[in-house]
Amino acid sequence: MLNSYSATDKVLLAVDCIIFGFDNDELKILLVKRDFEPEKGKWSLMGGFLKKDEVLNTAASRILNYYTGFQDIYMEQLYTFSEIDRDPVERTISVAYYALINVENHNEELIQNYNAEWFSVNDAPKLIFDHDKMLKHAISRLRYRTSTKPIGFELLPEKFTMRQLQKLYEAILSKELDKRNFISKINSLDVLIKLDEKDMLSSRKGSYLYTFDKEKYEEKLLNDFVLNL
Amino acid sequence: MLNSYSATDKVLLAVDCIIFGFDNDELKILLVKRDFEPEKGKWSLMGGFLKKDEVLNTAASRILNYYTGFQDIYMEQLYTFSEIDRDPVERTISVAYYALINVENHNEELIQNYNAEWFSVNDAPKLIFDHDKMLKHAISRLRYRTSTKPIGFELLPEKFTMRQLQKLYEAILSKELDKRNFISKINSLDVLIKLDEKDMLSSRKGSYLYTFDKEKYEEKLLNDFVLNL
DNA sequence: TCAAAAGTGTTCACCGTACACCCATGG
DNA sequence: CCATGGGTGTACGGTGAACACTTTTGA
Repeated sequence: MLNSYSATDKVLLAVDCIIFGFDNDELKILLVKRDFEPEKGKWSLMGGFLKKDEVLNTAASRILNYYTGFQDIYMEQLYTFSEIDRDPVERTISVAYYALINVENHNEELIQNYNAEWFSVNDAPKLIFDHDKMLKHAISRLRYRTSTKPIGFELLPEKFTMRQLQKLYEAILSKELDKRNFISKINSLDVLIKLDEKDMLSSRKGSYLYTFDKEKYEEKLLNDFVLNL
Repeated sequence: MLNSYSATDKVLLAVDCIIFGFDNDELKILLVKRDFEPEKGKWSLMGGFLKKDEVLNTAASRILNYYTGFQDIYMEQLYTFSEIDRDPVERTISVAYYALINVENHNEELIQNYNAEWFSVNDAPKLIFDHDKMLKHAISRLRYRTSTKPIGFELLPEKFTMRQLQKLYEAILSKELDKRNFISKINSLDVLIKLDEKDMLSSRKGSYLYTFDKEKYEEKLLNDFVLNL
């Protein structure tokens, strides 16, 4: 019988997190060096097991918090991976989540404690198990999200320049964008506030700083749209 | 320790399938009346439990086959649901899949054996547990898929009229489309073959039948595109 | 004064959309 | 001959994409 509650095989359920950050004009991911077998010493996504009486979203947040100290992070469930031998020790099903965090205010000590390190997505080491597959999935989801929702709030510092925002989009999409077209498209979204302040670090002339209009931003997050870039 | 393999709670992992069909100009879903407790007699998605040594995709196919006799069906993983009390009997995590099938050649006896029935998505009964939520998810995924991939091959009979295809899109998107614009957009996809045959049932004049060009169709499935309807 | 990044508009091609009339046939 | 659904084309507006020069200022 297909539906009987008895005599069914329970499984181990893991949660793995792909953590994206943006720094130095590059899209990065946070990886940990495993300090236990199997695959000890290899790079891996941050993961853990789902607890009894815990919801997946909560597990993902807990794991993220455990490694980075972050709380209230944008996370989204990606996909559930179930290949038989994905984990050589024991049959484990893994639900992958991805998170977007602002690299600027991360907890550096905490990250170092866990042998964690930021890698450029273009230059990441080979990961254990099927984590490479998860990463690929996450990148394509992030790209998709870019074309249907505004993005940036989660990955950029409070104040940022247009150029930084453009570089972020370029990093996510892996392609160069035209400055003028980019600005007019972003402006048409109507989620930015231009400040009177300038950032003087990147050029002699200085460039205006912007913030996200949190309310408008969240509103746009609810309704899908299409942004062709 | 977050990563220890020992002392971890294993869970029951279910698979639930949202099965879409298209019939009588309506988008339908296949539901079963539960013949066991809890919620015996209520309508439910088709589900079952993941077996040890079985991949999720396989489990989804197995469940679909068990109820409908279908094989080689288009299926896609949707999302994993993990609310603590979603199943009142025992903590169960459920991975939802959706499938697209051609109603014409379904196995009617098999379906009747399991108290299964087709319902219009607009007129479906209340479902057990969180199955309504799953259904909503599936519909929005199907809509999204419609705008990035060709669709129809899976849901329509071998030969069909333009009007049928249009009705399918209208049913999925819940909005009316302009005949002329629809045809030119579909033609621009370049996946249809116009046959010399006409369907004489729907009108006196008769309307041309089409088939999908399987090769081109599959090719388009690989590369995303955007189809604004 | 010059190097380096910031800022700013216009034109063109294409596509999405709205829209209306004739055609073929069976009854 | 007429009612019913089938089939077809055009015009307009909006948007994505390409493109280059001026401004500011610290060194």
